[in-house]
Amino acid sequence: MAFNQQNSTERGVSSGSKNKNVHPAAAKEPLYGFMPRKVGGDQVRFALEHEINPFTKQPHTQQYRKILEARKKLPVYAQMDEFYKMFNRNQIIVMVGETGSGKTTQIPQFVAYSDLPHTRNKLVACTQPRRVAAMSVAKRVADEMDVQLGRQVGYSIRFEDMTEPGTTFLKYMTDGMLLREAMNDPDLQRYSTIILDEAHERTLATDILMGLLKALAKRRSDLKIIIMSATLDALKFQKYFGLASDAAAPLFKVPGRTHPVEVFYTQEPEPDYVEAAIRTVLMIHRAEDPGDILLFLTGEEEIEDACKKIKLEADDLINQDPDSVGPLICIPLYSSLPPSQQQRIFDAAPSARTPDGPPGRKVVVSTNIAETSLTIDGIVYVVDPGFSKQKVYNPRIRVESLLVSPISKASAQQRAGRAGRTRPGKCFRLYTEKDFMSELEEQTHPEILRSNLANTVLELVKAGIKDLVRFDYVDAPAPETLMRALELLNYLAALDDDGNLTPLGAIMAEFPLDPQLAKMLIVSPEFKCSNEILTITSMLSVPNVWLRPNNQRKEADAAKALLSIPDGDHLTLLNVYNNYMQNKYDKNWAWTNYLSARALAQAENVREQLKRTMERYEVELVSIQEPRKLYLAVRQALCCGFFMQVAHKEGEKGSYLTVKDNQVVGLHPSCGLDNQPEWVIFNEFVLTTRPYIRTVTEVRPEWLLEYAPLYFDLSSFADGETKRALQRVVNKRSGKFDRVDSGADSGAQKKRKKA
DNA sequence: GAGCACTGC
Repeated sequence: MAFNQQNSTERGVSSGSKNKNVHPAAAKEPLYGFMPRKVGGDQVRFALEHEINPFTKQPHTQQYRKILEARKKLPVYAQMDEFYKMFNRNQIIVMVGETGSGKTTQIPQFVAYSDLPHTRNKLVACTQPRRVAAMSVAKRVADEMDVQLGRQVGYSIRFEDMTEPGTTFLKYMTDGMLLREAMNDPDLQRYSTIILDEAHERTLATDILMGLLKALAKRRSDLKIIIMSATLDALKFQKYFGLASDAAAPLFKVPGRTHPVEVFYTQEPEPDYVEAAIRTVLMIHRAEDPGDILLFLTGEEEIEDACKKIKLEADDLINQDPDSVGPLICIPLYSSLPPSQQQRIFDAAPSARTPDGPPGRKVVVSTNIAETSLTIDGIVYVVDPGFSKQKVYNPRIRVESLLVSPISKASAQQRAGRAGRTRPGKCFRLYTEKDFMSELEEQTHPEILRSNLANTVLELVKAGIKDLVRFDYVDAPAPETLMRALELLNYLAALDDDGNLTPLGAIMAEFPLDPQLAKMLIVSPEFKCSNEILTITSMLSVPNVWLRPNNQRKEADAAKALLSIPDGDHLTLLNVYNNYMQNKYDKNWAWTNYLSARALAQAENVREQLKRTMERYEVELVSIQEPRKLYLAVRQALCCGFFMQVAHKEGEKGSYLTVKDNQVVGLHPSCGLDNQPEWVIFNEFVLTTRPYIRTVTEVRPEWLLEYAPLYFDLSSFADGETKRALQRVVNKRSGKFDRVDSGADSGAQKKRKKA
């Protein structure tokens, strides 16, 4: 096994320590004698202490020296020699490091000193699941290396490439960005080492990258790979990345630096976890030492509700016993809150009302966002009811939905750990220890097992993966999920019948969009409405733009009605965006119309990015001047992407049946259609209190037959009202298509006037 | 007559 071999080539060069005789050349050149991938800890420490920064040739600053002293105290720094021994001898390493080990900032630097990418026109990449992490870690590492961010050390995220080609050799990036690069350069030739950080989070992009990198390691023996993860998952990754079938990849382990957290369980299961959570928070406030509380709940409504109740009950307690109960503030936290509100979690706890009075306390009530994305210092108590909203995918009806489900053991541990960041803490689990041991899954199912994979499959095919079913996944998705994705891509003509990428599919893959949206956008010039489809696509790619504050629902609905287009919600989105652009001079326009300025600005940003991609692939930007014709064209273009998301009205009660999948659905209450058209196309199927279709536009069956003849081949339909309705259209259409076409339109117009 | 858990391109 390579792991245990002596490396004879290493001995000759490991003499660069400052304690020994320094070669005269090394006095000027800190990296003198460094051989790529044969570098040892002594040499690197010598370079770190050197007068001169080897990458800028400038003298090191005071700040550099100060940060270096702090770096030396990190657990990972003490294991530098061990790291180089393992790194030099292995192509793939799995590394575990608990929070506070310094792995994210230090390991990529260690690698850079060994790879010497700046001398070989290469890059070391380190991926992160989130943009903010990529940005902030890159900034920190640039400071540590005494270089300017964006030069030797940079980052690359969607909408922002903070790197300098030819200069940057250490790059932090989102996992999604690296996946995009792999699509166009499957060998990732620019990189000497690729580090996947936070691999235990198992994002879709990280999982796919692990598969691609495992295969790539066999083609590129010069490429090194480091998988960084939390402890629990290490063995799985070691086995997966073992290059021989029986050998596991070596493990590099670094202890963390956190404080102990005492865990408490309830004696009995709690029937109402929200009620129990509120009770526990108040119990802590009354009985425990000072320190802030973090409570995990599942969603916005639950959180706002709990905050109100906690506030009310805490005020009661204070009134009853003002001498022993301190003031309490309750701060909600979830992603759709505006950033200014999210900042409140960093406010200090309220101070005591009198100099010797009981101290105040801060309670943060949060979704899972506080489990990974955001860390709040000062948390000493965590209340964990054991639930979160999780995405589930049903490939049979192609529906993703959110379900409140029990969390995994790994997730529970992560939550508990949030109590021990600044000092020893306590975690109150609102379930029994027995349930923790026997009912909770070890790990949260990776995203790849819970998602619609249409997008991913297209990316993989573009990256040159021929056989998706036999691809070496860390966890293989259900075959039906893959079949559903392949089927969709085939109907969209992105893949041919043999599963090969078509020229259309190759362009579709270049757009950061779901395949349906990409297809619709690419064909839209044929309908002379690509400007408008571009806008609609952008609006569909950002969070909901409609605001509906609890106490102003009527006003919000009225404002929305003024912007609505009766033919369909897609056209309403177009109208909203155009109005937004026309009123840009008015800073309050979005707010006075109950629209999210943040989401609209995002749509504008996305639109610019998509526009650049359209220009690169020569997808024309065109419009029709006459509004009525334009709207008609837009609705036709929609059919080219979303013909598999059509519903047909059944009976008079306003219920619809989705075509082919035969799901009974209702129009979502947010739908702006002023009648109930016989045929509609929808953007999404949501499963909440009932099955709903959301963002809906009226279409004509003739368009479906015309633009998606394969999917609307009547022989493929089960008998039923939908098939009979389509059959009638086919019969009428034979011979006099144009007349029927305009007739249907005026019929719909009349109906609308009546309503 | 209701909801965006969280990310990412």
